[in-house]
Amino acid sequence: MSESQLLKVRREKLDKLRELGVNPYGGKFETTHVPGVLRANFEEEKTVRVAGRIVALRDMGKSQFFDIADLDGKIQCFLNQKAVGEETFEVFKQLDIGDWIGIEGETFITRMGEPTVKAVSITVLSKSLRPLPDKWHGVTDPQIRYRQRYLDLISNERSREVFKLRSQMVAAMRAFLQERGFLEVETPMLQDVPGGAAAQPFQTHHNALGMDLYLRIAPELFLKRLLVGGFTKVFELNRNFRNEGISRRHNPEFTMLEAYWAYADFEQMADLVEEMICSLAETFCGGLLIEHKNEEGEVTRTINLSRPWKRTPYVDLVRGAGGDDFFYLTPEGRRERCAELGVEVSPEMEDYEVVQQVFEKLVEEKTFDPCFVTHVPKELVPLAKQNPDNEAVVDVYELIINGVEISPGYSELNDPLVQRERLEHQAGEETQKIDEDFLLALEYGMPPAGGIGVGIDRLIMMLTGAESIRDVVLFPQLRRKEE
RNA sequence: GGACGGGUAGCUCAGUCGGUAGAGCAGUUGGCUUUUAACCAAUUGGUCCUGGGUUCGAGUCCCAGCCCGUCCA
Repeated sequence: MSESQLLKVRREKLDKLRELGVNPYGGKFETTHVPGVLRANFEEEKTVRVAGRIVALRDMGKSQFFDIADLDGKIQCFLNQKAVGEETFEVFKQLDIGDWIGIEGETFITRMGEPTVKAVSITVLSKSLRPLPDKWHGVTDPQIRYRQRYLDLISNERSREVFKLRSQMVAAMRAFLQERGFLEVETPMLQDVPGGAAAQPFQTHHNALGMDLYLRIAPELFLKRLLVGGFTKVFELNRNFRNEGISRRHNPEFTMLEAYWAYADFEQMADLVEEMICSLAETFCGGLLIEHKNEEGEVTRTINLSRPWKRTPYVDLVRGAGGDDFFYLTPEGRRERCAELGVEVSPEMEDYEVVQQVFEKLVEEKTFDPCFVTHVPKELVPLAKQNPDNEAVVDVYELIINGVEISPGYSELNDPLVQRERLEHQAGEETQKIDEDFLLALEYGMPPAGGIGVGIDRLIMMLTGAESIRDVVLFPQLRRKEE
């Protein structure tokens, strides 16, 4: 049947409900239970009121079985023509899969052992005018899954699980930090100078002020101002925006946790992150072995989060991939080695970028169990303290899990003169803008501090086994749909 | 930007060598008072992504384009 015919049938049922004196878009309905919990903690012979969307309908003539569900689960309901009377039965006949209804009834267990609510009365809460996706396969078309996420949530159990887990994990991270005395703050998303990272910003304009503004690419420089102001443990967990490519691992708006801890250093921050992620895994993933599965349910990758996590200097990892003599080669020699190893480098790259390319292709992308990469070249990280024993590297970690960087952590640079110098002498293709107000703040004195960023979307991907960032972001950015 | 894969009913998908456009689900009608991917019988439903081309004949082959996905840059 064509779509228009399907819609017509539902409109006719809508009209019929009104003829029967039923408001198809009812209001308040008090419930005693939610479907999933009622089913999980089932007791017989109780009078209950539950509400949900009809997701399955088994018509046996005078007896009707149907499932009502919401995000958290479903419960079977039973309706008998004789028991509810002709009028209610006639109303029920106008209902379809997709409609929201409230049920008052008594609980019992069927011959087949299914916990069920025997309806005494039904209340129509919302008539659905469109057919739902395939009841067994759900929606698979990525266009529909992302543009009409509600259909994905209604019809795909896995999608419901992932987004519930995400919400619970984010709440748990907030609680984890709050328990340790960190205060959550909100700093500007509209910034005059987009700082704290090297990335293309989105530009916008404030009419009343007559000035261009940028959506933030990171909250870092504002959180550090708060350290200057006396916040000693502070975090922000919210959106950043980067005007760059979209891919399996990139959405233009993404969620970042940043936390700063005065008087700490990057190693304490590594401990903190390690503990936080492990506690998430133990609470929500049943332990420290994270299994990623394909559509057939076969395990395709197992990530072992057992502690302690490896901590290895950057140069050791690069040497392991590029050869023991890698750092004794001339810069030209390193480029030749890259060619031998199949690592593509462009002629414009600085030497440290060539090295970084080896790191990204041969180390990062192949590291799945957690590894804190330490002693990173200072050129890559302009906002971190230099190592006291080796001025060429900074006191930071970059945490790699699942082949991607999940979290950086720094001993934050708090020397205003060195900070200015480092920002003004950045090299390479990715440079940060200089925020003079931030440098001014540093001149008033920022306590030494450890800082971290945690890419929440990638962390959720790692913990849930999602293949694409679009599977952990409710409404990922898509091209405008042309009509 | 390049390579590869995909686009067929509301949804999930088949479609052989180029020869009348198919199934399951959903819908409709009938049957059935404890079913559960309910079942049984019947039935409706198509811009085969778009535009060209080859051909007696194109969902299928060729060309161009659009959209989606993955990988690469």
